[in-house]
Formats: sequence, C-alpha cells, structure tokens
Amino acid sequence: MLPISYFQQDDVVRLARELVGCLLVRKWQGQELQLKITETEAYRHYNDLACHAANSHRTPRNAPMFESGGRSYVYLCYGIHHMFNIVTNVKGKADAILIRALEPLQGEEIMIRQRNHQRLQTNTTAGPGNLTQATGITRAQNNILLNSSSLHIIDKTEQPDIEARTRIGIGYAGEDTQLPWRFYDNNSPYVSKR
DNA sequence: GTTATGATTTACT
DNA sequence: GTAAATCATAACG
Repeated sequence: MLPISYFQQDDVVRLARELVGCLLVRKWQGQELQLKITETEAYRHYNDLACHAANSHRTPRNAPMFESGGRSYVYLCYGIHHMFNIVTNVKGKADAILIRALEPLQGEEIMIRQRNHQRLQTNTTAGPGNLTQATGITRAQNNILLNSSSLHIIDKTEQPDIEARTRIGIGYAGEDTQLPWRFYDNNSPYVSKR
C-alpha cells in the first residue's frame, strides 16, 4: 500500500503521472474491487485556474483539498456525477489529482451491475463519472484517508507507456486549459479520450 | 432567498 | 454535432 506520506510530496504533476499504472483497492459489498489507474489529471493550487482551489479560493466543498495529502476529495458535478480525487501535498497547499479512468482487475461483476451493463465495456470504468458509479464511490467517501483496508492505493509493478495531453472540460481556465496535465496509459483501452 | 453553473454522460438530430 | 438531465454549491442581493 502506498503510504500517506507518498501523497504529501510537493509536485502534484509528477504524482499524477506516477499514479498511472498504480492500483485502486476498494472493499465494498463484501468484495475487494481492484482496478488499475489508467488516466489522471493534475490540479495545482498555484498558477492553475482550472483548480478548484485557484487563488487560494476556499469553500466548504473544496475543504479536503486544503487538508494534508493522502485523502479523498469527492464532489458532485452537473448534479449527476461524482468526481473522485486524491488530495496531495501538505496541509494548506491545496493540490489534487482527478482519477479519470480505471481498468477492472477484480470484482468486475459488481461494476457491471452498478452500471447496468450486460458485460464489461471500456466505458464501464472509463470516464470520471462512470468510474465512481461503477465502484460505488459517492460523497460518503469524501475526505477519508487512503490508508485503510477498505480504500487505498497499491504501487505499480510495471511501468506503463504514458501519454501526456491537455485536460478535459476546463474551458473556463484560460491559458491553463493548454497545460499537458492529463496522463494516461497508452496501451490501455480504458481511457476516456485520446 | 435567488440564481447561475459545472474536473460529465448519454441520447438524440 | 447538439442538447437534455439534474442538483449541490457558490455568488450575489
């Protein structure tokens, strides 16, 4: 299991890249779900208008971002979709990594059922809103430390072929829209957009 | 209290 | 390609 201290390092962009290929473990409904992280995006508290905490902007919603790294930040978007983030950096430096896609390794049946699919499809767990539905992550999982047996990250065993691209859905962020802070596994079909 | 909107997805035309 | 779904949150009065 990656220790909490790992997420308290300073460079959220590097951490977002390194998380691709790592495993997300979630115990739920009596089963252990395991999924490989295939796509991430970095959001940095300074010089990044796309970040919820840009300009030290602090609200009740993004409060977990201002806490110490190694915890979750889950919020509802468009009234429909839950977004799962991992807070990084030390307390007061509000960085976070959005998990955008996962590749199922264990517990697929539960994910298929969650998504009302007949069989496993790439979009069962690709896409930030889709993967939270598949894994049953909601705001009930907001602001919890990722060091329990029920929710944590395991380091990767193989180095994936990582592609860097611009982030998705942040047209309001001006020039920061162009930052290549989205990372994905070039060899995985479980990616939201190439 | 009221209003506008979004780290999206899906179903249409 | 365009639009609807849908609601907590943030901004404003």
